[in-house]
Amino acid sequence: MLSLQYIREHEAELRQAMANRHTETPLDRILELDSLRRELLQEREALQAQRNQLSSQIGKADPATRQSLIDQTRGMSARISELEPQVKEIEGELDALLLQMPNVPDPSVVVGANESDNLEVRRWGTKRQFDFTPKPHWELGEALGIVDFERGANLAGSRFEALIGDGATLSRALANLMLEIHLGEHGYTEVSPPYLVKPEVMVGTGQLPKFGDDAYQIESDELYLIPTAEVPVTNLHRGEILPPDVLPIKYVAYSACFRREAGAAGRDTRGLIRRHQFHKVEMVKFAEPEQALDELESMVRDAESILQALELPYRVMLLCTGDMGFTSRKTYDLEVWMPGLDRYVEISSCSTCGDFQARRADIKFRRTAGAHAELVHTLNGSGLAVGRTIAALLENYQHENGSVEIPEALHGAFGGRTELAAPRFH
RNA sequence: GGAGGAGUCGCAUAGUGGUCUAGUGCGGCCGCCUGCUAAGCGGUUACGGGUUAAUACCCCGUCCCGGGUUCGAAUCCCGGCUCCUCCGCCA
Repeated sequence: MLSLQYIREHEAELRQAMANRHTETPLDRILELDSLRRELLQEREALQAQRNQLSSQIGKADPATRQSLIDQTRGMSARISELEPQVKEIEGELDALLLQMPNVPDPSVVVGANESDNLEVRRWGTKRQFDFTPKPHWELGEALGIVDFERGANLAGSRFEALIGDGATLSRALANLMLEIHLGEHGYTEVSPPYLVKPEVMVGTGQLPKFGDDAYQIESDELYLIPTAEVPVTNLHRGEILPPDVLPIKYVAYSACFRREAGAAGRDTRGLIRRHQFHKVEMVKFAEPEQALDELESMVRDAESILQALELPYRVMLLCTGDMGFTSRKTYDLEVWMPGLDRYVEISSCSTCGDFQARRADIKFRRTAGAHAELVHTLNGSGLAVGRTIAALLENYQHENGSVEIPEALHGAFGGRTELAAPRFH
């Protein structure tokens, strides 16, 4: 969420930013309500000040003046309680509208309308040359019997799969490899968070109120299934003021993620690319404002190191203003090469949200003991999406006969085996 | 799920309708003093909003959250949340 003061003082700049995002926003109404609110506040607070003044005299007043004081304050209270619901209503509408305003892009972000204007920053690895037509991962996974789409759908409906045998092992081994690299080499602290969270937690990171349809909700308990570990981990410090010298804080969390994929009908209907449930290793950072952009760069490198460890070719994209997420100030996507699909597929998205989420979730820090509390900057990025990594491995490591090599970094997890095996029965 | 108890300034506590402008101790910060080290002295100590050039002054609000009673609520009433103890259930 943006601060009202910022909105008030940077109207022109903000209009440009929203135009760059290609988003309609309730900016006019917000400005209107803001000045109305301040008008009412001034009247109300003046009355409250008077009332407090007189009220404090009542206790020690003699009976005669006492009654006249009570009569005077009674009139003030009456007017105050007229103004109160008006202020409350305006603030209610204002808050609701503020929650609809997306973040302002960082000046370093390229202006563009959509995906096609994203900027390729760099590439890594060489695409393998195949002397046969590489198959898509779902064919490979199904043929091996390690990814079972049909039985998954029987259990939970479309877009749910069951991993069997080496498929399940691969998923676990990948998560473990990712965690070990981020913990051992990049200095993150591991978190295992709740998968169900309260609505206000979803508001904190920006999933609610605007994108409620995308999340699974447990109505009987007013809880939401997390669409990413970003939600519980960023909210881990909600309502806190972090002491000096602890930033940057770097967390990594492995979790299941749940998304309804409302509005995604017909897109990526086959395979492991777009699922209702998937696993992801997520990085979350809390940083001082001046550190945030540098921390974003290093987070992207941290995500890249996983693809490098697995020897998967990829490219790094800087998202343009029109393609960035609601909460983001600046976003890099990592896109892995999928030879079976013959295209690059997003496998990680790393963003700095500036103080946008911190304001919603009320997360602050002090630079030094006794200094004023300031909002932290929050960052998050996948490191990586496990399901999509499985898909990328299957496609990149396949042989013509449908067998699939295990990347060297994972040999240990498979007892030294170098090729994925079919389960005994499938 | 049932019964009971508790939530006050970073921490520990005091406060049970007006003198609370929330006291005290510890911690933190600033300064002084003592030529070292556990010391001593003085000051200071939150957040949001309004106003403002101001992160200065002033004003409003905040004693878990939300309602209510009252001229006036940390204090009384109602609802919720969280934690603790015991019982039940359970991986």
